[in-house]
Amino acid sequence: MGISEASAGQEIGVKKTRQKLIRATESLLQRDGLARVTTRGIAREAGVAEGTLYHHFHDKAGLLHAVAQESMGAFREVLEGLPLQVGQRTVRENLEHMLEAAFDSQLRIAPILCSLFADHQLLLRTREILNERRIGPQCSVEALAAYLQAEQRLGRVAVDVVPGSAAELLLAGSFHAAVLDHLLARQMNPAAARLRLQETVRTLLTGLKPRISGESSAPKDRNVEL
Amino acid sequence: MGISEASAGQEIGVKKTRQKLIRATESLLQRDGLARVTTRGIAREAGVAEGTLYHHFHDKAGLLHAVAQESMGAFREVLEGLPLQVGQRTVRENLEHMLEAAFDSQLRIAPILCSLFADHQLLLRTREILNERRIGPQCSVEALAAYLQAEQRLGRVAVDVVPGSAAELLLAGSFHAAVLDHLLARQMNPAAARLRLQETVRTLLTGLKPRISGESSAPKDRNVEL
Amino acid sequence: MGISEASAGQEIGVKKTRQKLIRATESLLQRDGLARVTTRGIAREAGVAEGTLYHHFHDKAGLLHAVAQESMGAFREVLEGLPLQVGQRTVRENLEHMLEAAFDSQLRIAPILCSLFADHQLLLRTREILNERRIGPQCSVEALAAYLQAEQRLGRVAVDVVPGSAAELLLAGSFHAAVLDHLLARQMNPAAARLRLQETVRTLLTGLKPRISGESSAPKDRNVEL
Amino acid sequence: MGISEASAGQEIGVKKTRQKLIRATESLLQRDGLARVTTRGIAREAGVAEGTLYHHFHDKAGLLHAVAQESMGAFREVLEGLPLQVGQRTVRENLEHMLEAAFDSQLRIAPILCSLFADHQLLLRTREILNERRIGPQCSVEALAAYLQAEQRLGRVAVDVVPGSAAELLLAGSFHAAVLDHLLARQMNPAAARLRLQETVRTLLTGLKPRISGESSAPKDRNVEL
DNA sequence: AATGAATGAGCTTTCATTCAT
DNA sequence: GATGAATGAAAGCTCATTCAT
Repeated sequence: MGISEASAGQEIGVKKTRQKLIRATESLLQRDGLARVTTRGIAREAGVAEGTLYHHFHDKAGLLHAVAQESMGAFREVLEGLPLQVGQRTVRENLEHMLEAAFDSQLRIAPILCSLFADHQLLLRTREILNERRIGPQCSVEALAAYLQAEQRLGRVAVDVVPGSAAELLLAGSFHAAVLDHLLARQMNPAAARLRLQETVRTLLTGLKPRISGESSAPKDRNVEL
Repeated sequence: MGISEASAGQEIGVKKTRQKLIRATESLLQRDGLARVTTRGIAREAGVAEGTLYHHFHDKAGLLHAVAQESMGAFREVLEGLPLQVGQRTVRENLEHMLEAAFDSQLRIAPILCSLFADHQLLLRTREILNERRIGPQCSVEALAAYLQAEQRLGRVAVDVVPGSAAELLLAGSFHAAVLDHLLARQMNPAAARLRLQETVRTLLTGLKPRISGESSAPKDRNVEL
Repeated sequence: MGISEASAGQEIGVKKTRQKLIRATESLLQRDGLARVTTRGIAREAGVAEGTLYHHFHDKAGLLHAVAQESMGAFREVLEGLPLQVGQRTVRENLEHMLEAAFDSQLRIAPILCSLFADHQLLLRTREILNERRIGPQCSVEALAAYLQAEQRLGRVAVDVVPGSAAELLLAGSFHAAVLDHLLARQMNPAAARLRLQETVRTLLTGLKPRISGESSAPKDRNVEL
Repeated sequence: MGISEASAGQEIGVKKTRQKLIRATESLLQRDGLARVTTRGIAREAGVAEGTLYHHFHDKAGLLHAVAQESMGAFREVLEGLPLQVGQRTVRENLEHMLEAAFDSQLRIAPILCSLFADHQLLLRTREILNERRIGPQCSVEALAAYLQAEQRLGRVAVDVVPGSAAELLLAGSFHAAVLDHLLARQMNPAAARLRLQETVRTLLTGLKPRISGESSAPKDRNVEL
């Protein structure tokens, strides 16, 4: 709240106070966790007075939901491009690409989403929003399942696969990885994370069943088989 | 907390106060979430005075860690029986059985584990415990991976499968399901939950790749192939 | 506060904003009580911006005083017509009529007047106004006492009565009724309220002392005796 | 919260904290008015920590009600002795005595009672208490009316008097006086206040009606007539 | 070991007031 | 004159922790 910043804020950000609050909250949520995030801290981080928060949101929960919604929204967009890729490239490549985007998103959302479990009242209100607005994790699963079904029709995915189950497994894999990375403070470099996801995709594509002939998932037959 | 109850507590439970506190905390954590759990609430639920808590634990965080430890510990036991089953029955049956147990455990732990994300200070100390005591999710993954590797040696799992990746995928599936069930307040009956897990196992066993011949995962060849 | 309403306000009420604020405040004072009346609420009720209040009044207390002054002023007018009625009709009728008017006024003022006790700083400044401007309850008492004294001179009121005491008793009766109606949320219909006041007047006219002869306050001798 | 006071508090007042809080609140209520009374101020005045308030009362309103109830309680006791005095001394003396007690009580209660009008939420809860517990002003009226009716049977009060109406008039007179004394900051010495009340009683006993004969309320016939 | 009244820092929220437009 | 976003002091209240008993 230095002088320069204050005047700068008035020049540039006349109507951006709301966004500043959301960004500040998201940032603190990531850094300290829901329980440690106070309205005082948010206001300080956003560079505004504490009372200002209440001009833009009904209360702290309202702000928190705005943050949750924005984050969830990002989640959604990731999956919206999927339908366009049906039949393009290989299934493996599409899934890898999708899963990387999902993981990035989940890595950001996971601590916020998980935080909700700390306050069942907040969890309750979030549930309602998720149901009303048709957003949230289950939508991602549906979008991915739809993609897999489309590929199934093209013969690029085995006919006996249940698309919903496979979609859930993939997203679960990346969500689990995101949660564990946070929980264990694993500092994954992007390359390692990508490799892990590729491994996940490969495992699911191949399956665990032993195969009689040499129909392994060797790189050579990528384009042919899938 | 009448007189009779107090003395009864002294007769029977002289050294069980600690356990009562842990149970009470776990129960409240499940019901209300970390943020709503107060020392007063815990004391009331446990049927002791508020001050008593501090005779058994250094502070609230200490109690919370004891709870986390117990919960995480339970997670471990689930997987300890796995090595005994190598080569027994079918892989599918073993995995189904294991995954059901894991899911039950995760359904209980998920809200507590997730709650930790609300308080990064608590998360930090929990991390240390997880690392020191060699408990927690990553141990389950390792145990399951070891089992898969053993089956791989017996030829009951495809040789080109990375056991760690497959193990993570399975446990991720059940963890994801547990979190979503809580988040969306899905009331799953046990039968439906079991079916869902069986579907997950089947999907992973089969894989997504289309197969030329009719080597589907039809029920008939269960015992033969796996 | 849409555009049309704002411009309409500028056309018609250019200089009535002050009155709108006073009316709005009075109305909210009645409905919610002093403690619940906020500048924001007043502005909204008056249909102006919050800041506008400070163009017309030095601060919230200034506005509150304007309201108190107006209310108290209304109290005075009620009694101004009394002198004209000396010697007219019966004393009983005049008193009944006066008391009804006083009660109506007090029913409106009581909650505002009483509210002042919640803030002694406000009470202090109100006192000054009451003393300076010669308005307020004690003026009503004096006006009524003057009327009674005039009737006393005409022999329509007993010579040994202290006019001030009787005047206070009458107004006290209606004030007390007004306060209790508010306090207990008694929903009095006008007819019942009128009857109660008539009873009050009759009681005071007759007095409690037992009388030897049958000189009751029977309706027949109304005009004769009074 | 000096050291000496703290230890003194622990010696003497182990279980009197609740009373200290009530006394402190009552005192501040009188001095500053409801709106200026803060939990912080109460705690300081009582010499305890702010949080202590919440060990003894659910919230500020709860404490306020305890205060109101205590004050009201004093009001009640005043009237309880009345039945014993039926037929004793003169009616005038009994009423004077009663009214003095009522006035003392009302002088204390008035600012608190009136304060309630500043917060309609508080008013609402008070109403409920008044209705449930059968206390409050209307009970005083009833008790006094019962006394007057008893005197009526003994012929010491005129038969055509409506006891309820007369009782209300008397208590209204003293309530009105109490409110105005506060409102105008009249510093009445006890003697003047007593005289005023005696005047009130005399006025009501005599009535306003002019009397033909000399049956005035002269001091000589006190004991005989009443 | 157990108690529970007391503590006080710190939380969310309200609201009268200011001021650039 | 009018606006309303921004302010920040102060309110009511919570709760982990202490300590005399």
